[in-house]
Amino acid sequence: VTVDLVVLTLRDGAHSVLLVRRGEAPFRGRWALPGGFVRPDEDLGGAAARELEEETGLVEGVHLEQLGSYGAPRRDPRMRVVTVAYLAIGPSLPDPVAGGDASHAAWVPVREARRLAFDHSDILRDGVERARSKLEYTSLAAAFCDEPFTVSELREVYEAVWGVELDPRNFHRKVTGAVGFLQPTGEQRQEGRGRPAQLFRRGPADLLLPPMMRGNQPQPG
Amino acid sequence: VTVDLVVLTLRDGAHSVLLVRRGEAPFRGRWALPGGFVRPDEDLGGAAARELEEETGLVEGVHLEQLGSYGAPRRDPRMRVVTVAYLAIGPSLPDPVAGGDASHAAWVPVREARRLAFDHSDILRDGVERARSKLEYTSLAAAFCDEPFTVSELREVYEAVWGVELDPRNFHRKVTGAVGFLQPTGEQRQEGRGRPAQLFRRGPADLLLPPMMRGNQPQPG
DNA sequence: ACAAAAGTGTTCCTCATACACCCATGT
DNA sequence: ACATGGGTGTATGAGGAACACTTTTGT
Repeated sequence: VTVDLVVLTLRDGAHSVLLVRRGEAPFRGRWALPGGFVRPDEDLGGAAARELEEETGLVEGVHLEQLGSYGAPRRDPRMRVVTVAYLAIGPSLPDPVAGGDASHAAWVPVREARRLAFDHSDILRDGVERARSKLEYTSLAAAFCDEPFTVSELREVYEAVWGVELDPRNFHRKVTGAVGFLQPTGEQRQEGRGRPAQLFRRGPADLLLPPMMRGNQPQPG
Repeated sequence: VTVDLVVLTLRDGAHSVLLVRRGEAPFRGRWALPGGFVRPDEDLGGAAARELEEETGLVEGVHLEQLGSYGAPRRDPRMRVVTVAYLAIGPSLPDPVAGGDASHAAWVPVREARRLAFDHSDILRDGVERARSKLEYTSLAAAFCDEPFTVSELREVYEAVWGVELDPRNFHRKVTGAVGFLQPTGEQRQEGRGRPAQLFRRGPADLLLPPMMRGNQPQPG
């Protein structure tokens, strides 16, 4: 039994995933999701947190949830392996460090992450879809932002992950009006030209009510 | 690696789950979810479907989806076992047949299913919550009904699973107005007194748009 | 006639959408 | 002055909540 990680973040405004380049057969030279075996004394979530820390150096403040299990009999040609996939979401994370059987690790824009090793393309697709869904009705978008953040930064998360454009004015009114969603810090931040933006932190609410509307735009990726 | 099943249905109007009485230690005499080991040549979903067929005799027409994995190191005191839980939902299913290491199997109302063996209470809670969530925005409720069914029967699914009362008139308008959700058969059925009800089958749509509202119920007084 | 269940019409209100408009700052 | 991004006001329409009302059956 292994755990594999779909680690999502925003890098230079692009919805990106952490991938490792395989240094060994099978799938040598192909991109893969980071992961590893569950140790005998570990919980599944604990194994996922350990792998996340090994790859990124961070665990605190990173959202981590179970995504699903993948156990087709020959998904790994070497042996029968059932993997439990986890979805991790954090603010712009530091450049990754190579480790384990990975010859290299990098942030890759989701739309460019193609033809991964094993069934990792399926797992990535499911993870991205989970993230897109949860933006609608939870406060997950704030997990992509360093605190404190502006309303515009939060809107850019939705626009990058969903691949759509949202009306800045209606977006502002909606997120500031949802009770418990945002907590104003009272401070402001200047972003080049224009009026300074108010700064916020995550509020106590986990759910966004009413949910954010996702248009019918086609999804790249 | 095992699979465990949360099989939900409606029995006499009660939201019920299929449980087996354990005949062996550990947890001898306690209720547990049905399940078993994944065979070497099986997919995870295939193992779940096989277990479902062994316990209920049915697979066709039963909704089956992966729920999540549970792998705490000592969840089974005998050995390290990671289980992949599946959620199954079907119309009023036949009385179950004992099999495997189960001394007895029965349909138990969800609210009476307490203190299950292993971590099965957690798994059941997650499965029930998954079913409740998916009623909101998918056509999953129809999986609880034998076809063809009436709008009232469909409404009783929501009321039993959610434990609320819904306005029959607004419910009727909503489900018949959602495109692709219900297909009228043109036939009618008499239910004792009252005007006969039109009969429907599931439509091609998997999603219910806009979703059914579960939140603010009419407050008494 | 009456009760009961199915189904329709109507009113009120919340909220998504679109967009006009004002605010605060850098160049 | 003007461009740019932050933020508010307002009109319109879709749809949820509540409920009066009609339709169709059994007793």
